[in-house]
Amino acid sequence: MGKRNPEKVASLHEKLADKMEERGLRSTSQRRLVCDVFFRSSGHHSVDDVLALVHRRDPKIGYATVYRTLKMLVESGLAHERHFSDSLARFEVTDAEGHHDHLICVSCNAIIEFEDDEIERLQERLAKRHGYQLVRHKHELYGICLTCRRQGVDSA
Amino acid sequence: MGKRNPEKVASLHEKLADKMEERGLRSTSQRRLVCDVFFRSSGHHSVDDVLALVHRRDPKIGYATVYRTLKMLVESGLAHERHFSDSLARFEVTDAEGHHDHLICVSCNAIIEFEDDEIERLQERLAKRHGYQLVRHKHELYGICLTCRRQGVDSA
DNA sequence: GTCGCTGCAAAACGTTTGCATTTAG
DNA sequence: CTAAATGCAAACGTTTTGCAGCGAC
Repeated sequence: MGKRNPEKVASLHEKLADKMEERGLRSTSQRRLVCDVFFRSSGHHSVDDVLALVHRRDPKIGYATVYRTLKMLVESGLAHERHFSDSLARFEVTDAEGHHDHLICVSCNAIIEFEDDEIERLQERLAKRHGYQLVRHKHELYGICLTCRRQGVDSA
Repeated sequence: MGKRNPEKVASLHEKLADKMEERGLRSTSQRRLVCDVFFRSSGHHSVDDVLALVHRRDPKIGYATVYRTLKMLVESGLAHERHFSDSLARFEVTDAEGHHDHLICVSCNAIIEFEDDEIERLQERLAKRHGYQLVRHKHELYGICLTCRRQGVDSA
């Protein structure tokens, strides 16, 4: 959960303002706060993660508002919703440079993002071969990271 | 949801009997029925799907039994649990020939299973390159199938 | 002033569990 | 006889929703 650089955060707020105007949505203090918290920290956050950060600045904000705001960000294309092996949704800021997939440590939950053009190409080919026009895909690799392996976590 | 051929069904029942004996589990009429229904029809079934089929032969069987039985099949290695884009779990009979991934039509939910050695190889390479020892992966391609495309379903 | 947004609490959803009862071994 | 499995209903964790009041525009 690193921090995103301030220029990028500002640009995300701008992009959001545009999108919200387009869609006729109102800019409330709660939305501004939730989005700011979310934009500032990189990584894959659950609703609870975001709510906890939000509560440090305003403890009165409710669950539902965070859910609704993150959903709005997804609809506006500024966030992606992910479902890894745990049962809850995680959100990440949409990467302007485009799509990526995930390599997840089953032991410590560290997440590495990857992009592999060759795999993407093979996916396209495979879909086409079966008559499918590819819309999106989910590619998650679960493994044990080097650190965990060194600490003697075994794959059982 | 096709049907599986009778010899294969019989062989699944045998394999299950072995596994259950190994684990000291009891063969009840409910378990036999749930497993028989599940083994007979190929495809990716939700708990409700299975329960509906089961109820045609015995309406007294409860939700919990089906959940517990499918879970037992997963633990015994005879079934796999999948989570596609809808929120519920789907189960399929474990394919003796080994692992496969899925190509899913976002319009009609048709599912094609695929296996691509080259993609598998690239995944391994990618994980290794990041210091991960691969344990498992999830690879789902969502697209529009030929039939739906011909019927004018567009990708929007 | 209107209509969208908030916060709360309640409902919904798929899944799991506690428990009294039944049943396999 | 005993321990495991069943069926019910209630609990669970996450997400969504209804609604009265509040606040952006």
